[in-house]
Amino acid sequence: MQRTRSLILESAAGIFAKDGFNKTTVRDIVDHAGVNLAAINYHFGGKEALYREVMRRVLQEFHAEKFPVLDFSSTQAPEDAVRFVIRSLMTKADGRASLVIGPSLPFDVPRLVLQEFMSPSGVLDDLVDCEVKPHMARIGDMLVPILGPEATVVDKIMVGFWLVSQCSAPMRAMGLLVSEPGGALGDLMTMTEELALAGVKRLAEMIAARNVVAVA
Amino acid sequence: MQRTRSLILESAAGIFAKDGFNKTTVRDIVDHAGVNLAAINYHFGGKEALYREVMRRVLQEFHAEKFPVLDFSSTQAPEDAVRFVIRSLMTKADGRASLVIGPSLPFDVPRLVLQEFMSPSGVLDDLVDCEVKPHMARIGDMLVPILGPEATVVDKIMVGFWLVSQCSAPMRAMGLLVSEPGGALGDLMTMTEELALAGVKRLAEMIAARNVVAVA
DNA sequence: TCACACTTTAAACAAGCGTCTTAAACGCGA
DNA sequence: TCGCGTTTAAGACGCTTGTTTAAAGTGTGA
Repeated sequence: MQRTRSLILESAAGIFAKDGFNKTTVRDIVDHAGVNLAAINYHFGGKEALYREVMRRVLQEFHAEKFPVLDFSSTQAPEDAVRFVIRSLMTKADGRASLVIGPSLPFDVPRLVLQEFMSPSGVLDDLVDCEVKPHMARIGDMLVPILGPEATVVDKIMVGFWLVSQCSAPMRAMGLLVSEPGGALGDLMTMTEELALAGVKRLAEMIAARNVVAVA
Repeated sequence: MQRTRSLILESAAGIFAKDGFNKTTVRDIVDHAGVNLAAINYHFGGKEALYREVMRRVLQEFHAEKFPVLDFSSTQAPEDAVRFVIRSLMTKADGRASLVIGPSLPFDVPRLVLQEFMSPSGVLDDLVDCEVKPHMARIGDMLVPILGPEATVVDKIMVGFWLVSQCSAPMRAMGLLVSEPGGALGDLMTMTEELALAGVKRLAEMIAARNVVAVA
């Protein structure tokens, strides 16, 4: 049976996203999954190998389900591309705004990425080039209508990272500010969309200006 | 003697900023400080109490040295307020761009704040209201020329958090992108200034629009 | 010089961690 | 039924963690 394996993967994805690699214990994972302690080593070979497998599947699944082939260059306003990306990163399948993606994607993708981003475990260092960067570049690809055709692949990767971080920061700040009187802050997702859009537009200007200088 | 105490504080500030509270070990701190293991418990009562003391001093010193009473409302362009804040957060005393603040402030303030921000240790939860928020609000105060007089204290706190996070994200991304061909990315600090400025301006528009609706 | 408080030291402690071992059960195709 | 891959169970291993202990060292005022 592969049932134990699946239970471990699902449990691990949630807990790694919540606590990060180092803080998470294998006993947390197996307790939450309701399986035996030794199962992790039997199926994956260890905590580190499990983490790699979780990240690999998360990025793959996220890539396939959230970002099918979308082209914003002709049919819609360029600004919608940014709004779509932000909304995809912050919306659960049930419609509630959250960093936790819905049931078919029980993986808190931005949080997993950001956990690794803020305090690198070192486990994924050899996967960054082949797994992480392409997904970030793909996010950047959707923004070409705004960034302009001169945007390099590095520009796209960076804007991808930047957008993911834009999604996480306000969610964390929210937790600190809800206790503040008058701290509703309105629609946080809309606010994030607008801030991200403003940044991407400014970035586009800088890319254009850079190329003008380079040509001159 | 207070010498051991000082050595521990300085060492701890650097290592907490680099690795965060949980990842840091007391043995790392005492080894780097060149003092005995038991000194932390003797002088501070434990790792947690040391962390609180470090954060308290960091915010206090940072507040006093980096942000004296500055008023950008009349003498300079409003945009300079944002650029000044970003530059203060990213510049060492020796002029090199870094998250590590210089000798008189050997504390990597944004990184310390962001470490706590991204993976809360829970140690500082009771200090957020009296220690962290006021400093963030003070950053927001300097941006009133842009945000407008309608900006609430919550707006100011949030823009403070947001600006700090803006400084950290690109520094982390930098480490992942330097290996990329053509990944120099130009002047990262200038880029961050511009992205932050674009966001703050957009935020000002939204605050203004919010108040128009409220009046109507 | 003595007494006393403060400081530093090396060693040990209990707890938690990832991993591994051994044993016994379970499920299912041949 | 047999055999084999899978799962559970319980425990122990070596290691690292924060903390504690008890002894030794240090400086200072009487």
